[in-house]
Amino acid sequence: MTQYEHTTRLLVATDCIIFGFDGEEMKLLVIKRNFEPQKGKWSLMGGFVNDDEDLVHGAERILYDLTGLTNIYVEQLGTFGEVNRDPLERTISVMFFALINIHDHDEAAVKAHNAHWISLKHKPKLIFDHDKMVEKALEHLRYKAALHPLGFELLPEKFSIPQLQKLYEAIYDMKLDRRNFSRKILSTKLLIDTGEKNEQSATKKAILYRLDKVRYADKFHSFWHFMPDPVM
Amino acid sequence: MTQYEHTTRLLVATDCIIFGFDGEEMKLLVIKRNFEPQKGKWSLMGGFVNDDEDLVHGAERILYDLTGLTNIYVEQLGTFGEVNRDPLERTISVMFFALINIHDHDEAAVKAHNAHWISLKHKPKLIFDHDKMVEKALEHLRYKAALHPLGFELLPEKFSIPQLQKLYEAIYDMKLDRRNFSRKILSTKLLIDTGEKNEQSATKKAILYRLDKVRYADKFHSFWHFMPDPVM
DNA sequence: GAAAAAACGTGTCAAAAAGACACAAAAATA
DNA sequence: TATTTTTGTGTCTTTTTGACACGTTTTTTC
Repeated sequence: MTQYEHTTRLLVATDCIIFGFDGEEMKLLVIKRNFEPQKGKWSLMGGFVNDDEDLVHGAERILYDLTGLTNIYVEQLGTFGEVNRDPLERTISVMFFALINIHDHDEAAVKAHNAHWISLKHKPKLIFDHDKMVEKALEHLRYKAALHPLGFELLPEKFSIPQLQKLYEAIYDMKLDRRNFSRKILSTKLLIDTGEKNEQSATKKAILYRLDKVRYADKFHSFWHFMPDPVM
Repeated sequence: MTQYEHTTRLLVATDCIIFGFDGEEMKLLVIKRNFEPQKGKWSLMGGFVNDDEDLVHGAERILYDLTGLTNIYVEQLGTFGEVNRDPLERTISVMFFALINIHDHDEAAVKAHNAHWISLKHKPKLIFDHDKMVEKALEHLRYKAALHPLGFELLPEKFSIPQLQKLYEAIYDMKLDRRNFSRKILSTKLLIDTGEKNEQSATKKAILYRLDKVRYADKFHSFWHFMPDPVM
């Protein structure tokens, strides 16, 4: 245990960028800090990495505490480690990107953490370099969702093609052609017609589909190519 | 400076996955350790992060020490942090992915570090989780090079289309159709005819091109779509 | 030297995919 | 019943892809 004796040890944190979709726009789950430093400011949900805990488990623990959910879609997004990113002490932070179905989370747990879903379009300034983290996560979402069938993680179990289209329009902040979108989605054969219709609609009720999970797992890593190039 | 007093601090390392291309196959730059722990074993080039040094600067310092090169293509690949990945003490490692023109590096510096270019196809076992790091880096290379004009980083200033094709065939370990490849590459308009020919060739001398760097910078983040789906 | 062999550059054609656009059906509302 | 909104599906044209052929340049071989 003495080999690395003269080497500096650093604080290692985890910060989670948690996206949701409310049917109209993209949302981000942030907390209003009721502890120091930066009490009262907006921040991503995070915490320090325990000595006996893998990085991803730390992130999953944080996500569970905040939303009451397990089996969340989580991906590591890399690490921010600029010397002065935390003014108190050198801290490096491993970012985790999470997508959740916004209607599934535990509202009590969210409240208990003083957390809120905020619109990405009207996001307040966050502490430290958390704005850069959100920017990076959004880029990642746009990149990956253009190529992989990732969006389903943000939708309920049963969803319609128009709902899916609205999600993609929110992610990319652009309008898509209904007919071409539908054709592309259906050509992936990832959707299974549930036989049900979206009863909430005020006009023609759209067909509700569910994801073909077997085919989804098979196809997840092959490319999808159904969005125009996100120029970043 | 006392806010985070009771929090555990961890060893933070940087490991570099450095790829090169010798005209025939993909190479990886590794060191044969002449220091403990794991003396005599093969390893990625790495080091601990200094207290006053940004992560990427640490990686660039390591790359410069080892190859004598600056202005290398470097990307952070994420962080490995399993509790027991280093048997001596909990250490998290930030991975950096680097692409270099193999003919440019400083051979003396490489020798001084007891480093060697090894063929990816006949890679020996590396220490700790470095094999997983290489696997991750190779996946990243395959993923990214299918979509972005990244391969040029591995070639000399002037190169022919057949050379570029050989590079892509090495990356994906597959054969490509000469004529379709050429058409796709030329359609990107990223190549400028230098007017020179590849004098080294034993048969018909291929046209040497150079990269249109302005257009390259412009187009780097748009998609390329010219490899078949790398199923990963 | 002429012929053969190897590698290179460019072209054609059919199939597939993408983009632009039209029309009909379902459900609430006026 | 007519109107409005939203949904499902289809057609046509253009672009891109994949499969393949031919002629050219250069070295090697006889």
